Amino acid sequence: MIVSTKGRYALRVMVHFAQRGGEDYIPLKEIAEQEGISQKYLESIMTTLSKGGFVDAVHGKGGGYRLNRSPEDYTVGSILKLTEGGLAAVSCTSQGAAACSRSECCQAKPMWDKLDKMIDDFFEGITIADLLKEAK
Amino acid sequence: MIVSTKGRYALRVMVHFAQRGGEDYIPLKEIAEQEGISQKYLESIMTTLSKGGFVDAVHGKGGGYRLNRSPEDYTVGSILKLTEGGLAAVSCTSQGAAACSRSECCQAKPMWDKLDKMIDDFFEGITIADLLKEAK
DNA sequence: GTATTACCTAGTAATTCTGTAGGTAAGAAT
DNA sequence: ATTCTTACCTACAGAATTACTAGGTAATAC
Repeated sequence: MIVSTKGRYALRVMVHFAQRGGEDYIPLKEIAEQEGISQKYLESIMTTLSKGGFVDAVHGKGGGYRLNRSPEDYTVGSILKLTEGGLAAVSCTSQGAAACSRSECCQAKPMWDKLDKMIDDFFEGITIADLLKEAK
Repeated sequence: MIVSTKGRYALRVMVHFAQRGGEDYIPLKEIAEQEGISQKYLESIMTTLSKGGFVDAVHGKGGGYRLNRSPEDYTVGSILKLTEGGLAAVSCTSQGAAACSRSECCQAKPMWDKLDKMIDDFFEGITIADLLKEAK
């Protein structure tokens, strides 16, 4: 599995924001209810998105979250990399992983590298605006 | 992570067989030692490959495993699908997974489907013979 | 029959995933 | 100033998966 619920929820929430449009801040509680995601779990995801600079957040009444760019300026890749902590298809190629002792002579390494690049290009080529267009 | 050690070990072993060539059966113990893989763990992988019809196996002295086709007739995809039990990038698209309640209206579904197809095409387009050529 | 090999069932330690629980801090309304 | 609403933070926990290990059984060669 390359994309867990965390990343998928993050995408759904971003699409949700984009779909509603507007400048208003939307409280987490409302999003959790409408998307059917556990409020507490969503909290951690929203904090990640906020810290990553993908959404603006304000406290207090009338507060909540909102996008700080237009939907076409968010690539799916950037969101997944933030929330999933990377997109490597095998541990060999993921950042921070202990370097494989066989990487020097590994016959599969070029294949993994190529796959990683392909997946990265794929996700970087899709934006939240593109996902919106898929809506019925 | 889309490919675990199980699948990666399986690939390594298949390349190992291809590299040695020949008609001789090679005992599991020997492969485990040379590849630095736990003998017991490799056992379960070899049994999978054997049951899947990817290798021939014979018991007793002089026995072991060997390929039953030429390296260019094994795609990486077929080996990974067997040992990993599929290659779906998200649970939404994997066989046997509980159908997502939102699949009807999921705006990301077409993206996941496209990704799955891309990954499948990628792995089905590479054979063990191709990996061998990468060798130094 | 004995040594050698593959095959089978079950368990287990470590890690990751998917959340929960409970509190703290910031800002708005009163 | 107090209260209400919201985001933010730390820590834990149950479930699932991964990566192995243990110990035996069956087939084949000698």
